[in-house]
Amino acid sequence: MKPSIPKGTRDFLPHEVRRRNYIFDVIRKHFRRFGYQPIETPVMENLSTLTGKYGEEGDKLLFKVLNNGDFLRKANEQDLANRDSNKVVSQISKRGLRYDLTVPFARYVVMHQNDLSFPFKRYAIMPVWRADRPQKGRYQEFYQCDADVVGSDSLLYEAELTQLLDGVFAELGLSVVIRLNNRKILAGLAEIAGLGDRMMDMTIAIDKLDKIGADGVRKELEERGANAGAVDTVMQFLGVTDLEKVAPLLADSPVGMQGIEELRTVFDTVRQHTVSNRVEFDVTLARGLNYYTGCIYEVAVDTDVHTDVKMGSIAGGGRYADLTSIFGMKDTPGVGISFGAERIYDVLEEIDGFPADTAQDLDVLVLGLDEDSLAHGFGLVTRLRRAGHHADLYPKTTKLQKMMKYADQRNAPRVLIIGSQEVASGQYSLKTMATGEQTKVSEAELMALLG
RNA sequence: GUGGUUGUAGCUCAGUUGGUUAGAGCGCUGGAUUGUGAUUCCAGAGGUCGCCGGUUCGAACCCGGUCUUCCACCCCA
Repeated sequence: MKPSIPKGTRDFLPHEVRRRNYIFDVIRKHFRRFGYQPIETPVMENLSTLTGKYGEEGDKLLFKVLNNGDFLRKANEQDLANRDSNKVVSQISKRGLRYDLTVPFARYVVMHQNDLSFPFKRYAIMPVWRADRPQKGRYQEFYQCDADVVGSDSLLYEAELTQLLDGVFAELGLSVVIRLNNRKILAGLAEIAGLGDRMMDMTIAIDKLDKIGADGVRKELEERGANAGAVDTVMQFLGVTDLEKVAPLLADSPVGMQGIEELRTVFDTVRQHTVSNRVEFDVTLARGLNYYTGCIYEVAVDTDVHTDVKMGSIAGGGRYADLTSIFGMKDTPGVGISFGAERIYDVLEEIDGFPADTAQDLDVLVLGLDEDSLAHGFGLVTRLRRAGHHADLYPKTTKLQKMMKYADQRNAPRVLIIGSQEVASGQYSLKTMATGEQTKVSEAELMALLG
């Protein structure tokens, strides 16, 4: 049979894994630096944990795991006869693959509340699965890198997470725009426009501003049932990029003003310390996940710096006042961010932004020209490895040309050649591949050279 | 989930209105070079033309289905 993998999934070659690990390592380093602790959760959750948490669209994108055994025998005959997929699913599938890391985290916090001290800060770098139709930068299996804190409503965490986003992208050498908004501002806007009960429709429409333009948003709002007055009210907000100019427009909305006040505090705190990237208020930022209640974040590549990069958001997050209550634990606000590792990878690749040393992880490759030299070489790599160096040995004697070619393909920066002369003298031939330069070194000199 | 798009050697791609034996570049293998890769020269291997079915004397090419890729919606990292 012809081998294949499911759509939207990928294999990774060694050099790709090294580059992915570089991204994970940078992110993990910053998570730890900010005091977040690692946790892990299963790839499968009970479907009851996942369904209903991501909106109607999200439920459709959940991967369901078939029950074991003769599951159809236990299913309701009427539902089967009616081909009612929705009803049958609940009878033949009780588990699903996780869709994100936040909801499983909320479940985790509730289950382990007595073992955790609050505020509890955790990070996780794990794959998630979505049955979305794949496109570029959009996969059915992808990694998320999340940092969340629960058990505090302090706005210092909003500021801290902004710094964390900034620090990671600064170290990755990627210029980004970190956009902030607050769901309360959107709620206030909906209230003032008389769309209080249709806030979701409104946010979906204005979120598309940069894609479909002001006229497009106007049309979309009308299609979603907003009257002319409401549309005009919403539209006058869209051109405003300054938080302080939005404030007077929301004066009649207590919730809106609360959102303004929160963002004001976050921006004031962030701006007291230097940041490397643009941090901006954006009233059109909406974000789909409907559990967000306060500040929301979205990070996009700064196309003024990296022109021609076309990529959606590469990180995002927000505050959720009450995600744990659906699992029976009240008054536990949380806030978190998520890095999209796959998209960051694609962008770094496009701008050629990976460091050179992700190309290889071997320090030296040892070649033996005859059986005695090969045995001698095995002893040498044993000592090199025990000294902590990444050393490898070509496993047999063959034409030197062939071994050199292998060294080239392995991206070995140095090659150590051992023949009878070298064994006799203890002076090995060390070739630097990049320059072609070759010198004689003793074992002690080699160790010193490798550091 | 809706509409469209793509698939030919390991990779990137040619392939005439349907016609005999499907090509190129790169890569790969061997040799020139029995102690030197990346550069040069010579030779060679490698293909169920995504898969299944149909039309036809004859299909890489036309038709249907399916899988996959990418794109636009939807939504999102």
